[in-house]
Amino acid sequence: MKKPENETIAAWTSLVTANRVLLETIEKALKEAGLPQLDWYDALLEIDKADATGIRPYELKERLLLPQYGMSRLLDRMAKAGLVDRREVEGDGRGQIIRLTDKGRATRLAMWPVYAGVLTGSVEQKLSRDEAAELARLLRKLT
Amino acid sequence: MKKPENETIAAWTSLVTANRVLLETIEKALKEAGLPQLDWYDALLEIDKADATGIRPYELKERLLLPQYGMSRLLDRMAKAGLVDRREVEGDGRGQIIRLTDKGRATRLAMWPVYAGVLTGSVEQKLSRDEAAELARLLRKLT
DNA sequence: CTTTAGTAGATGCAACTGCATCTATATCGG
DNA sequence: CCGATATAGATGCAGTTGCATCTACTAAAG
Repeated sequence: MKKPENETIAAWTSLVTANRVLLETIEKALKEAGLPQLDWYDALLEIDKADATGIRPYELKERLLLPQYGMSRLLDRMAKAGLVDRREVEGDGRGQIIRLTDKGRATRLAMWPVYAGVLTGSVEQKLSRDEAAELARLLRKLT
Repeated sequence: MKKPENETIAAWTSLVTANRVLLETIEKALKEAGLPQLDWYDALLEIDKADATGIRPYELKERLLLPQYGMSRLLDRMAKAGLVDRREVEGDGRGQIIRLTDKGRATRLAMWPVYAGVLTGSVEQKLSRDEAAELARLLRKLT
């Protein structure tokens, strides 16, 4: 393996730092508002998007980049909190279909303004629209 | 709080995804090489940088963006693994000074090629040097 | 000097994660 | 149809994190 360029290292370390700082800010805001953590939001959103048909945990875990056991347990907790509904799927006795409950939908809606507020405050104060677009473009090239 | 622009959301989601994917790749490579996780590397590096004088845990936690209890326990583990050395500091009976052991230095050196290899492979294959520099610049504006 | 407030670091407890493995059902090759 | 293999999801265990609190020492104010 060859030595990375300085630009590479700078990009990586600033990526890690930016991620941590923003994440922490968002989590803090959600917690102060008495709302669940960010990973719940992501899950609620994905489930909501698929709500006509419901969604299977194995699809969800791919979209959320979670390991299988992580998804399984996240759904446990969300179900216990009454935000999602697990039901059997006909045609595959192993699987289940996840749907939002009304409470799940309401929770997602309550989380959004908090989440969005932090994003607006943290990103739009610091980057122009074009810069944000360029940032997104470069980051997507990485993945 | 106003609604975020699409560019903002795109920047944020791609940031999260890029971070997760790269992190996972690095962790996997380190694990396969039988080496400690990335947060140990960061700590080893910071301690090494300060090795003329040693460094105090409270300084370290700020540089690494770790909570106080997280730092305390990370040092516990690293000390138990024989990578760092905690000694009393004269002039402040509450504190301690952290230094690398030889094994700590050696471990950091062993981790670097693995870490660097992933970075090179993941970043330099995908972004030009200028793009990486631009990415770093934009990310730093965020923080 | 003594009280009070502040700072450095540790720790008990509950929740969460990673790893390996397990169960149950599905599918595929003969 | 039968056995082998693959897929969906759950779970026991050990290690890690977050939160709140605690101890010990230091600094500051009367």
